[in-house]
This record gives sequence, C-alpha cells and structure tokens, in this order.
Amino acid sequence: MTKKKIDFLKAYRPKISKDLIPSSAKDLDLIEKKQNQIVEAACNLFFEKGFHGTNIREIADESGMSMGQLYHYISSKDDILFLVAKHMQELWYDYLVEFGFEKTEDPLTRLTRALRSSIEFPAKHKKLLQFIYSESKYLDKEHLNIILKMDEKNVSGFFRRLLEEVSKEYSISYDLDLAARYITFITVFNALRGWNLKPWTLKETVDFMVIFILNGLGLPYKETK
Amino acid sequence: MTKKKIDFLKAYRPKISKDLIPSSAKDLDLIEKKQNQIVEAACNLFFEKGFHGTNIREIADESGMSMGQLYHYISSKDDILFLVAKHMQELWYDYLVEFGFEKTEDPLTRLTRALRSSIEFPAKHKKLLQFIYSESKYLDKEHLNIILKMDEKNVSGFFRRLLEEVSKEYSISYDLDLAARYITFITVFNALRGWNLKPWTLKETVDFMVIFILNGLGLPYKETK
Amino acid sequence: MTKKKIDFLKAYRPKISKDLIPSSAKDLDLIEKKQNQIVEAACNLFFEKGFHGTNIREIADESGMSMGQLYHYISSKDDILFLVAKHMQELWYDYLVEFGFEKTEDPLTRLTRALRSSIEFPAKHKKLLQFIYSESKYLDKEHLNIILKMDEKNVSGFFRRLLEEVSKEYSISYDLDLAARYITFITVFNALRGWNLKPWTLKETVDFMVIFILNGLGLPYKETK
Amino acid sequence: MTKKKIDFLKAYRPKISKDLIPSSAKDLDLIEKKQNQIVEAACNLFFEKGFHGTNIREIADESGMSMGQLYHYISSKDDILFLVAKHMQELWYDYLVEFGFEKTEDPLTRLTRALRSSIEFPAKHKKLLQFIYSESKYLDKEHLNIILKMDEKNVSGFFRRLLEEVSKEYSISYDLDLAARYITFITVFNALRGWNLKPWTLKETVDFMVIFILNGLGLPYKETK
DNA sequence: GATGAATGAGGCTTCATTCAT
DNA sequence: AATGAATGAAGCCTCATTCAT
Repeated sequence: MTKKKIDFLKAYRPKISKDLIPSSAKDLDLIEKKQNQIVEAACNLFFEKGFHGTNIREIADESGMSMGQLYHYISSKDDILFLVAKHMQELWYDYLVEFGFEKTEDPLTRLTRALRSSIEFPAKHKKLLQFIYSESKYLDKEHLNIILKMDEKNVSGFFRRLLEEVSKEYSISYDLDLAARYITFITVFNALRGWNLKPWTLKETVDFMVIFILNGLGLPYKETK
Repeated sequence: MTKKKIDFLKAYRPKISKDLIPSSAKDLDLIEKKQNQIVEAACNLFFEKGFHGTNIREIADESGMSMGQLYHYISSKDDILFLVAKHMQELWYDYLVEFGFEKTEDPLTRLTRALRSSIEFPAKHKKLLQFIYSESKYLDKEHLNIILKMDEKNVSGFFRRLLEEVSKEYSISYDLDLAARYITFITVFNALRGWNLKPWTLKETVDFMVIFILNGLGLPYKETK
Repeated sequence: MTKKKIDFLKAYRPKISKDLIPSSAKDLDLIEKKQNQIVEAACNLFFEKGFHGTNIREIADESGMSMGQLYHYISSKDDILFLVAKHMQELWYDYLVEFGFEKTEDPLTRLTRALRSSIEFPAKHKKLLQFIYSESKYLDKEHLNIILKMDEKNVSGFFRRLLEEVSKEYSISYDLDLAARYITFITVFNALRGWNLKPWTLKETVDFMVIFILNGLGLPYKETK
Repeated sequence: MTKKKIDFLKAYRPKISKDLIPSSAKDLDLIEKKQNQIVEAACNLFFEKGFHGTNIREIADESGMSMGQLYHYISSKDDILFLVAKHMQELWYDYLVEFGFEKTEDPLTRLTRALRSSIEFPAKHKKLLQFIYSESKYLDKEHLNIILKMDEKNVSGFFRRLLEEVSKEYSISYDLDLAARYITFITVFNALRGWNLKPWTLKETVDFMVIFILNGLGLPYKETK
C-alpha cells in the first residue's frame, strides 16, 4: 500500500489503551495478542448466537483461555462487545480499500469500483453486518461513540472523499456529506435484507445497485474493466 | 378508505390465534385487549432498553398486570417479542397507506408520495424501526416467518404494486420485485443511521432521498403538492 | 351379590362427608356425582403423569368443569388425591370379590382362586397400583389413615378371612395376620416390577406366583376349574 | 473380600461421566466429592419430604453449597434424583454382599443367609426403599434405564446366581430368572408395607419371610448359624 | 500470571387458590 | 350455583464477575 493511498484514506484507528479496556495485565503486546484471541473467538459466537445468546464461559472456551485469564485482559463482557465491533469496522474498511484503487486515476471509475466492493462486502459477510446493526445499541456510550466515529471517518468518509473527487468533474447539487452517508447505508442491503433475495444472484443485485446508486447520484454509469 | 384502495393494498394481517400465542384465557376479545395492553407496555420498554434489557416484571408493572395475569395472556417472553414485532409492522403499513392516495390518480405522483411517507415514518419512529431491525433475529422460526411475510406482502409488496402501475407509463428495464425490495430497505435510513444526521433537517433528508430514489429508478421527479 | 357374601366380605367403605372433603355445595347427591366426575378425570391424568405432574386446570378441563365449580366440590388438590386413592382401593376390592366365590365351598380352592384374581388385577391395572404405591405418601395424615384402613380391612382382611377358613382344615403354624398382609403385598409384583417381565406371559407369572405362594404358606396346590 | 467373590458378584456400577451428569467443573475428583455431598444432603431431604416436596435451595443449604456451586456440579434437579437413586442401588447391593458369604460353601445356606440380609436391608432402610419405589418414575428415560439395569444386574442378578448354584443340588422346575426377580421384589415387604407391621418384631417378620420364600421355592429350611 | 471454583442476585415461568361478576 | 380471570409466592436455573490457591 503506497504512502499516497494511506494519506488519501485517512484511516481512523483508535488504539486500545488501558483506559478504553481496563486490564490488569502489564505487557502491552501480550494484551493485544490475547485480546485478538478473544475477539476471534467472540466473533464466531456472537454472529451465530448474538451477544446475549453467548456467555462468557463459551468465549473463554472458544478462545482457549480460562475465566481468570480472560478477565486479565478485559474487564467486562461489554468490553468484548466493543472489541468485536471495532474489529468489524476495521475489517470492513480494509476490504473497501483493498480493491481497485491502483488501477485507475479516473474518479468516477474509482467510485464505481468502490461501490461494487462496498456492496460485495456486506453480501459476503452478512452475519458481520447484521451483528453491527443489531448489537451496537448495547455498547455503552463511550465505546459507541468510538465505533460511530470509525464508521463516519472510515466508511462514510471514504465515500465522501470519492464524491469530492467526482464533484470536480461532474456538477453535483446535493450535499456531499449526506450523500456519502446515505451510500454507506444503502450498500448494506444484501446483509440486512438478504433473506428475501433468494431469486437473484449476487451479480444481479450488485449490478442493479451500482446503477441505481450512480443514477441516484446523477452520475453516468460506465462499464468498468 | 374506498373499496378500490383496499383491493389495491391487499394487506396481509395474521390473526392472532391461540396456536400462535398460547393463552389459557377463554374470552377472545379480552385476550386481544390484554395483549394490546401488553404490547403497548412492552414497546415503551423495548424501545428504550432493548428486548434483553427489559425483564418480564417490568412489562407486567408497566402494563398494570400481575405476573400471573400476564402469563394468562401469553405463554413466554418470546411471545411478547412477536406481538410487538407484528404490531410494528402494522403501524408501519398503516402509515404508508394513510397518506396521499386519494389525491391523485397519476401513478408517478402516487409513488412519489408513497416514498415521502415511507421515508418519514422511519424518521419519526426511529426506535421502532431500530427495534425491528435489531431484535427480529431473536424471534423463533415460526414467528419470524410471519413477520417476514408481513414485511414482504405489505411493505415491499406495496412498492411493488406502485412500481407496476408506473411501469405502464414509463419504460423500466430492471426487475420490479428487486427494486421494490431495495426501496423498502433504503427508506429506512433515517432510523438506522439517524445518529449521524444531526446537521440536516428532516425535510432536507427526505427531499434528498426522494430525488435520489426516483433518479435511481430512472424516473423523473415532479414536485408534488 | 348375595347377602351372605357381603357379610363375609365385611367391606369397609368410608362415606365421604363434608368433614372429610370440605365442600361449599349443599346438595349431597350432586356433590357425590361431581366428585366422581373429578375422580374419573384425575385418574387418567395421575396415572399418566403422576400427581405432581398434573395441575388443577387439567383436571378441571378433563372433567368438564370450570375452576370455580371444581373448588365448589373439593377444597384442595390434596382432596383429589384422597378421592382417587379411595376410588382405587374400592376398585381393587371390587375386583377381588367379583371372581370365583360362588363356585365352591372348599376353602383352599377359594384361596387359590382369590390369589389368582389378586395377582391378575395388579397385572391388568399396573398404573393404578403404581399410583397407589408411589403417591400415597403425599396424602395428609388423616386421609392416609383412612386409605390404610381400607387396605387393611378390605384387601389384607380379605385374605385374612380366607386363611382363617383354610386353617380349619390345614395345620398352620405361622401368624395368619402377618401372612395375609404379606400375601397382599406380594401379589402386586406384576405392577411394581412389570418392566422386567418382558420374556414371560401373564399366565406364566400368575401360575408361578400362585404355586409359590401356596407353597410358601405350606398349602398344597390343586388345579382349579 | 476375595478375588473369587468379586467375580461371582459381577457388580454393575455405572461410572458417573459428564455425559451422564453434565457439569461445568473440570476436576473430576472434586466433582465426585461434591456430588457425594449433594447426594447426602438430598437423601436426608428426599426421604423425609419426597422429591417434589424438596426444593433446590434446601438441597444447597443442606449440602453447605451456594446455588451457583450446586449447579456447577449438576445440571438440573433431575440429575440429583438420578444420583440419589444410583447411590441407593449401590448401598443396597453393598449390604447384600456384606453378609455371610465367607462363612459357608453350601449353596442353600448361602441363599438362606442372603435372603435374611436382603429382607433386613429394606426393613432397616424403609425410607430409602420407599423412595426408590415411589420416585423412580420421575427419572428421565436414560437415567431410568441405568437404574433398572443396576437393579437387574446387581440385585436380581445376585439372587439369580445364588439360585443357579442351589439348582445344582436341588431339583427346580420353575424359571430361575423369574424366581430371582420375584424374590428381589418380595423381600422389600418391610419397607413398602412397614406401616402395618406394628405388632411384630423385625425378627418375627424376617423368620416368617425366610421360611415362606424357601418353601415357595420348594427348598428346605435349615437353621443357619 | 494463571486457574477455575464459588458467588448470589436476578431471570423466566408455574400453579394452587381466591374472588368479582 | 357457576365462571374463569386474577393473584403472587415460589420454583428452577443462568451467568457475569470475583477470589482463593
């Protein structure tokens, strides 16, 4: 990943500190390693059974830790919820960034590609998105704000910056920020309403949505690649 | 409401039977009345604290019933979740139907008005929509299927029928069913992402979204009323 | 049933009074009729699910009564337990008496026939006997005493009287009362241990037991009928 | 206890595994110790008040555990019922084996002694036997089968093996298995009908029953010891 | 640092009995 | 006399968190 791109992307990644997730451990690297272990275990369980359907002992077992060890690295079940939510935001953002940006300098093409990958990710990780949309409300205020800020800076912000580039070449009358936020939301369709999409293939829904969104934005659709 | 409209709307409203919600009470009218009481109380609590954050005693207290009486009219906490979900679907549908249909025979205007009201409802009942989208997954299979069917028949189906009418006057190349389902989802924006819409008024977001969606559908926007 | 036999049998049948089973009803015949209705319903349920596994509402439903009506004719669930236990004792005794007594004046043959029917009854009404043996302990003291007295007077007493007759013709060295009580108990085998009698037919077990008991009593076995 | 005798006795003793009694504890020895503690407490209570008359809190208190700790070592109240039933079977069998076997090689004498101890045990542990006979039916199927198997293998089987030995010296025409099962049952008299044995001493009833049973089996009674 | 046993409040649900109509 | 809705205490069980070893 080039330096330039990183600037462009301006990722917001909060560092987990002991203030954010109190831990009685001291070795910071170890803390991070163990917390990742916890997150990985918790994801599988949360996605399948929900936050409330999963208990701490299951998380300990799945992560290969004892109860005592678990509570060395986090201070409550809510902490795990936050760690998982944060991890999900990072995964999502990484996916967005991963695809298609080196291949063109044309802003509209970049936007189109970004839309495509942005629609694919929720389609491929339905459980992940469902989790974010359904369990986030159980985050405590401080943690919730961090997640919202990640979402805003990274995902909505990502589209915001793409739209800004596009707006230099196309006349746009609506508010870029509002549009970026709206796009962020409506790309999630496949995850949140996936249950009633039986008749259509992924490609069909993606194609439909990409064109729909570009039309909605008043931009022309050009076949990419 | 005219006869014609009722036909047009083809509402699907499951009747609550004792099979659906086991109850040891015998007077069906009373059952309905008490269940409504329970639903009303549960809504207040669920919207604020979530399904898992609310306990049965609180629901009993809020609805002015004793624990025993509560369980005379339902058979489990899950039943309440279903009753609330069903009630929410009905409210939503009633709101859609309430607005703008007598005022014009022009399909495109009807669609435009429907979009407007369909965007307003989630905006005005954020908690309600948040609840539907986040807690539905805790419904047991049988109840979930009913809710999904209501959603599909009444809300998506509603847009489907509007689009069919419009398609007689405008050339449409995409799949009407997919489009209807997509619209159903993306009108919900204000509820599910309302937290990051501080800077804009309701009117601004609604106007933006109506135009966006009509453009997305390849249809012209005509100022209504 | 002849007068003579009734004398011989000296049945002890407690009359259900309002002291025994408090009831707010006044018409004594009606009380008896309704109580019979309750008993009949309760039997089916108790035999299948046990006393603790059956609730009062089920008994009301099965007997075609309302809760209110039920409690007009009994004063507690324990009353029903007593009524059922009493009914079971009567059924049992009636069965004993029903068979074989007119056909011979020979005491040993009478005893042999009595044994046979006394073994058959538990075999045919396993649930009934299982119920008596397992739930009797939940009777309150006063009611329990009545049941024990019925058992003693009617069933054990029945064998006691048969043995007395036999003892006039055969030399017997053991205590007649103890023997009578023992016989009463060991005829119940098929009901209480029926689960491990798969390989044998009813006739095989009855034949074995009749001979075993007569031998045990030091009496000869003569083929009857 | 000699090697030979152990072979002869062929005891069936199911090992309590986590499949049989789910437990979240990990130290198997501790599990066993705690379960024994629970069993001891439960016996005191069950024998006095019955399974349904005893609540979980009482068992926790009696065993000196907290509710949480209790459920660390069992997974339901039903599990306790099974543990108690199993413990009772073991006690019973241990008692049978304890008496009289070193003292003679004569099969008939051995049988006679076994009968004597087999009659004494129920007489001395009435509550225990009453419990087994009345509450076993509330065991769930899987656990019930284990208890029945223990009963069959250890208690009935014990008599079965004694009878086989005797049959080498005495001519026996009845089915050994049926006879063994019948004996198992009828030795229990003192426990299940003990309430109406006031007038007789233990010795009187035991003597009567031993002779009765040997006669029943067609075997001579020889004074032992 | 690590373990996992221990805590106990709180959750959901049942049910014998009463009482207003 | 009859109805069945209402009561609320009590039952079984779960689980996030702590703490002795």
